[in-house]
Amino acid sequence: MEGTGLLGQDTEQNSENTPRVPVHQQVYAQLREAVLFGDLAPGQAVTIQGLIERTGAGMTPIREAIRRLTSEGALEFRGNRRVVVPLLTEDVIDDLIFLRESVESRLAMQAAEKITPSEIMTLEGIDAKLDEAILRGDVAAYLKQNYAFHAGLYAIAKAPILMDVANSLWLRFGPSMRMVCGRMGTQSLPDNHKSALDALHKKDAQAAGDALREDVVQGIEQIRAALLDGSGLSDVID
Amino acid sequence: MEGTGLLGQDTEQNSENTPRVPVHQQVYAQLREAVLFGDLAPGQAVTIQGLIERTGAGMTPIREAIRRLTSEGALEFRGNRRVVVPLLTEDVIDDLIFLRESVESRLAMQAAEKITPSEIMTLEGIDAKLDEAILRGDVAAYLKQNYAFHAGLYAIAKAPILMDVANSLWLRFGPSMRMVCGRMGTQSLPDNHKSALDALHKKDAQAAGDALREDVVQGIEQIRAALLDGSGLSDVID
DNA sequence: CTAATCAGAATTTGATCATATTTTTGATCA
DNA sequence: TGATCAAAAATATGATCAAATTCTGATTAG
Repeated sequence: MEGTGLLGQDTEQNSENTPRVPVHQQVYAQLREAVLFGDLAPGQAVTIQGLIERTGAGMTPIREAIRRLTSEGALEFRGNRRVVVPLLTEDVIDDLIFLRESVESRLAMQAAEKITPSEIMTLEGIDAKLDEAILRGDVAAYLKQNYAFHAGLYAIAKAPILMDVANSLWLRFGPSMRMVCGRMGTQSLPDNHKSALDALHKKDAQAAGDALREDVVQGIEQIRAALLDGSGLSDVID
Repeated sequence: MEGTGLLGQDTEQNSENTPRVPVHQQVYAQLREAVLFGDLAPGQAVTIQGLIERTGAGMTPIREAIRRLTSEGALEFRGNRRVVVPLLTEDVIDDLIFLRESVESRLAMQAAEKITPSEIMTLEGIDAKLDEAILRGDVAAYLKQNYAFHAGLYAIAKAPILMDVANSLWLRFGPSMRMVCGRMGTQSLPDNHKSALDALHKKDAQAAGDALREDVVQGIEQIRAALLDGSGLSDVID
């Protein structure tokens, strides 16, 4: 609960190279990660004032970041002036399964056609860390590495709109993913990355697409099961 | 070129019902329409200062609106803090075709299962106006009614995420659609809505999905053809 | 006599704007 | 042609106003 200074403050004047990142982007990135990796629970309220205190930033950049995240589905306008992390419902999950199946498999197929040996090695490195995280039962690391693997594929596929959509979908189920992990541990989570890597080695687009489709469906079905099962979500802040 | 007051200003105090719409939402809606219906050409620069003059609004709400549109793919961050209406490129079009095919057909199928007779009548009304617009060669009306038809289907399908994605896709090809119409007129534009309405009457989900898929593919192929053909886009502001 | 509900006050939160600071661009001069 | 300065544009802050929720207290019903 560090109260202030979550932003990387460059007190020094950055004499030479100035890769200056605007505050609103910093806030955006920070909030995005918080949603993506479940630091904000579904149902949790997000207030401008609260973020001002948490980040130490001014009002305008925070406003911009919230608008962006809202557009991307990471946050939800709940009626009057309350912004919350959305809770997944039954019908929304159907949408998610359909879209992620389509989009992820397509991205994997395109990536398979374009991938280079060094890129495969990078992905294998990520997957190794992912295995490690599963063994340790480290939920946070699992979520991060799992996302890194998929995001890596997106970058290779070079399909900008598909990538945007895929990233938006991650933001939608990220918070729930965290909840599921918290309950079930990392053991039962999907990892079809081995077969995906196999297919990428062989540049077999069809197989790569199938592997990712499998991975995605398993992941979301976990969430659905958890939602149906523990309907008495005691986690939800009210 | 009315310089000021593009916003609907409620000078009166709204005594009874107060559906007060925040300025940033008004600006957002206004800009969105401008992109969607081609009032802003691809390549056209969008500046904050310019919008302040155009709309008469303050800086903060405009900022928020721009961020939102940027997230949705309607606007693009072009390096040095310059925001422009994006130009469609070859690879982006492939993404668009794939996604619109998937999403629109799926939405049509879901709509077919849930649609009511009165909703069918509403859609038929829209389609009639669309036919009229095509006959008149009224490009602006064609674009508006065509979008209204699709958006109507989205609302009926009740699939929130799919709808969001579909709307985001519209924003991406809206400006180019306008360009195509400007060159080719409305005659050659697709209208598979008749067969879609047929299918909806029969509640034949498969047929409805196929009709919409057809419609979508035809529309985007037009754009691709126009892009390849008139590669010397003299319209583009640079 | 206790508990519940409703009205009004107070605090909290959001929206908008005006202003200061930084950065980029372009224009002039050497 | 290149460098320095000036103007314009964008980023970021804080102040101010408006709205909403919450809290408190009183009145009434059981």
